Amino acid sequence: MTLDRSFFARPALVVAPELLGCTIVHGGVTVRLTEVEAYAGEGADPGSHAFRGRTPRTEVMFGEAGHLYVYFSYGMHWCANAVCGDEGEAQAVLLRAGEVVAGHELAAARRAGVPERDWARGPARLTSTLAIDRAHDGVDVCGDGPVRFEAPAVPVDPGSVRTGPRVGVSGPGGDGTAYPYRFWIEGERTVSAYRPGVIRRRTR
DNA sequence: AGTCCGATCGCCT
DNA sequence: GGCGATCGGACTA
Repeated sequence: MTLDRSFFARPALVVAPELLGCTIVHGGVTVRLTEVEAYAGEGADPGSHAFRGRTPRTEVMFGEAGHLYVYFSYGMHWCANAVCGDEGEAQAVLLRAGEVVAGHELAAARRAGVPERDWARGPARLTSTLAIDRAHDGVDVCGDGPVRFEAPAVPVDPGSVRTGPRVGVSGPGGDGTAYPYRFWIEGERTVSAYRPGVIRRRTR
C-alpha cells in the first residue's frame, strides 16, 4: 500500500522508525529502507538545514509533508529526505540506506563495478541507484508522481529497530548523545558503517 | 565579492 | 584510516 499524506504529516521522530522496511520506488528500481535519520524542525535541531530558518534551498522543507527534499552535497552528491510534520515546521527524514529488492538490472547498470551490498548503502548511493537528483526536489510522493513509498509486505519487528547518533552531524550535541535520531534495522548488511560525528580536522 | 565548509563517496595506503 | 574531488549555500563585509 502506498504511504499517504497522513503517514508523513506526523513528527519526523515518529515517521522515521516506521519508514524502516518500507520501499521507495523510482526509475525502475525499488529499495527497501534499512537506515534513516530524523531531523526536527526550525530552531529545534542544530543538525537540520532548516535550523536557521527559511532559505531558498530549504523552502521545500517548510512546505507540505509528503514531498521530497533533495539537496546537493560535497559538490557531487544528491541526498533525499521525506518532508514530515505540519506545514511550516520543516521536519524531515533523511533516507540513509537500503537494499535493492527490484530492478536489479537497472541498478547494476547505474552502479557499474560496485558490489550489490553497496548499491544503496549511504544516502548519496541510494539516490544514485534510484536515479534521484535535483529534478526531484519538491516532488509529491503521495500522488501519481514518479516517486512512491510502499508499506512493507512483512512489517519490521519493532524489537530489531535500533537507535543511535546521526552520522556526520556536528555542532551542539554533535557527539550524538543529545540527538539520537538515527534509526536502523539490526543485523542488516546495508546499514552504513558508523562514523562518529567528530569535528572535522582542518586541512588548509 | 569573497570565504568557509558541508546530513559523502571512492580510491589510495 | 586518510584524503581529494568539486560546487553551491550561507554568512560576512
